[in-house]
Amino acid sequence: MAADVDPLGRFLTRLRVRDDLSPREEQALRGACEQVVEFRAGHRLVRAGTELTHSTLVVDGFLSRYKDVAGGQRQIQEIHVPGDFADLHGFVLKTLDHHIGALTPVRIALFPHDRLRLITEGEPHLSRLLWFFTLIDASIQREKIRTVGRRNAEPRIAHLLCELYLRLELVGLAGGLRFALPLTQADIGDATGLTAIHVNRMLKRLREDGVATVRDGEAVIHDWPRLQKIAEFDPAFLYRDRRPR
Amino acid sequence: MAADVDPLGRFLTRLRVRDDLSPREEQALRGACEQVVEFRAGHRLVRAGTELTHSTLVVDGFLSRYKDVAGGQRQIQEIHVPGDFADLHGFVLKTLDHHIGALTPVRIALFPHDRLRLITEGEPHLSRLLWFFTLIDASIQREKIRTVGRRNAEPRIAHLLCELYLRLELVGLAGGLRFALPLTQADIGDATGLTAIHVNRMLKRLREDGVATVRDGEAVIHDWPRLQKIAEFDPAFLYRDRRPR
DNA sequence: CGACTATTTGACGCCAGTCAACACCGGTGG
DNA sequence: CCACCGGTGTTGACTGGCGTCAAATAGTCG
Repeated sequence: MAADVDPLGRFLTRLRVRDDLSPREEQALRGACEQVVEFRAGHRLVRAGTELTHSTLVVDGFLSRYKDVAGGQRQIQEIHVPGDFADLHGFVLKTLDHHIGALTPVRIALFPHDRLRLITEGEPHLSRLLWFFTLIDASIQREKIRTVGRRNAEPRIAHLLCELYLRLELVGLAGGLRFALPLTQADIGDATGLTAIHVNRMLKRLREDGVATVRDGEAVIHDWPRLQKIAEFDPAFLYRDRRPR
Repeated sequence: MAADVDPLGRFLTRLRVRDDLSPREEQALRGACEQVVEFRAGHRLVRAGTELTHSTLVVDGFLSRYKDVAGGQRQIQEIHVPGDFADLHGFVLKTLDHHIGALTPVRIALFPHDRLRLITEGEPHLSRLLWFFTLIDASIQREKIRTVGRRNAEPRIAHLLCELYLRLELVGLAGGLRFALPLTQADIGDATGLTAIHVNRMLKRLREDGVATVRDGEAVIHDWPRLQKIAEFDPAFLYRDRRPR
């Protein structure tokens, strides 16, 4: 984790892919960031139900939104990568219905809610953009409902790989059909509604079929068209188009 | 469907459960409603990817957000009941990644996006409330990820019954542990990621166990504690608490 | 009455969960 | 230095939940 990068850089990149941002709006955003802190892998940043005072932008590392299920299982609802606001919705909701945890060592930037509130009072266009990003998360989560509800194990994992590749590529963390994927097979299982053992079986199949290899914290996609076809992947749900918002 | 009710009444009820609304804000909302129209069951109101010009408030009947899956299946991501905005997120996203269809005959109120935009320019508190309701939908959808990803057929259906009961109760359409549920078993399957046949088996089990009966378009809950326990249902995700927003 | 949809039930097969065993690794402590 | 350990990955055997196929019934609409 390089400490010298602009903590807001990747978020601004994601933002400018979708719309213009005036210098004043960028200043308003930067002024809303209070500090940057780090946590170790496994740390739970937000516990469901607790009162929130700030929102969390991922600078480096992976976070996850997850819920517990009876029997000790967990279900990851969304994996957050650098440039994502992990709990911007917490600004509006005040408490969360799910936990937020660090899947890897992370560096995060904190945005106090009172400063975000000032943005909603004085910057309507920037406010709509913040709203927009909470809705992208919702869209990613809807796509997960479809995948988990109606697809088998192999397409679920293939879909996760497609999704993470495009999201990471947007912020410069993936390219050449490979990216760092520092997740255990248990993590991937939690994200796809499968057991770690079955994730292992499916990764083996994808590897032996020459589609993709996930190993040693790295994902390599050998055959993107086939991976996309297995996943039945349509990137429309990522809303990467540019327009006035 | 009684034609004489206030089309915005149920939405205002849901809103005032969560926060105060000034008379000026109520007027701004009412002024943003253009017209009320009806559609028959099965009609697709919004096709994924088309440019949107207005948002849809459910006045009467049930809508659904859904996506198609290869092989002719569909996955319902959320069922919308009277008082819900079915595509308020479309105001910010401009197009949708999913379809919106009528599960029953419906009456809906249309809110042109240019009028909603005026609200975001001049009414920050009301804007945050609109944002809030798009996030409640996101929360309902997250809870579905957990249920579909990690729970078996019976708890999935039990959870749907718990969720719909509380949401309908809030707008006066459920009470005494019963409510109109004009869905086919195929619809329930699409909403829970199951086949209609297996829905039938599970409904039979719930009925014979004295937990709940779903029949002839009506749901009757015989044993709420047991249904809630089967569903592992925690209503926190509905954000029914009142506070300044 | 015929066509269609929705519901119900039984038989069968497969995908994925469960249980178990083993290999590998980095860290820890005797 | 090596034994030990917990976490992770890998594989095989078995089981069960749910999908698929099939067929019968009932209700509705034309």
